[in-house]
Amino acid sequence: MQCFIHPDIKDVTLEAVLYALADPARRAIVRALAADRACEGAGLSCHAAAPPDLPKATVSQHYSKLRAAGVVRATRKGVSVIHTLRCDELNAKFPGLLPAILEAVEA
Amino acid sequence: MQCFIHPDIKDVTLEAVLYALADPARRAIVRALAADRACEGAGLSCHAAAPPDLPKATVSQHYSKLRAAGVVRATRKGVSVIHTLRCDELNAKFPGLLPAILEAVEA
DNA sequence: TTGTTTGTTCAATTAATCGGAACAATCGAA
DNA sequence: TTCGATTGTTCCGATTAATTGAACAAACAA
Repeated sequence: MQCFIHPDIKDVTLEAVLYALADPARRAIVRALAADRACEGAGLSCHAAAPPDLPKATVSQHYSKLRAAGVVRATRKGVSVIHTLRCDELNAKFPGLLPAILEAVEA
Repeated sequence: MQCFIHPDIKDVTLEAVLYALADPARRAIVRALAADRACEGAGLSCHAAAPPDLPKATVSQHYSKLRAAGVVRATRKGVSVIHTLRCDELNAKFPGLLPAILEAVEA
């Protein structure tokens, strides 16, 4: 099994989080994960949270950046990789940032 | 005189704002402009708000992106170009976003 | 073992960024 | 007006990053 590497919250930088969330595809993923969380979901597979029509290699790279930035956490569940938002940790480290971005009305 | 083009606040996108603020040099500029504003300053010249040691061409490009994203406004004052943060407009359109980023502790 | 599903990694193309050099705008002084 | 100094901008080549098809890997069921 391949282990996913997640940064400790103390090593998460505003830099990386903003870069990660600046991309519309990654923001769509994060929005889907936030919605899932609000519905008491237990996380979503890569495909489930990603915008359709994106090549899977691209989707995979986006998740990779989100994990490296400390925005999401991944665990393997069978053949799928389940991602969850690191919501509480992020909100403790960067108060108000995630809500401000998620609640913003996109163009 | 060269006129600077600034998007109407209604055309400012989260996309562009996040891309603009994802860069550390541009964030440093925005922090300097926010500090100037807090001290009732009337704006800062390009060089005054930019981190030192950056080539002026690079600094100019950063300001260009900040203007295009709708984050700052520019007016020429003699030989200088004075920039100010579009603070109130941004906060009305994306509530809490700018404060969350400005108040975040950088790595 | 074989086939299916879900993601990752590799490698090549494409796009964006950086920064030196030349150019432009403004102003003060001769 | 003309020259020089100051402050930014634009151009363009070089470096760097993002995208994605194709091959590979991991888990599971039959």
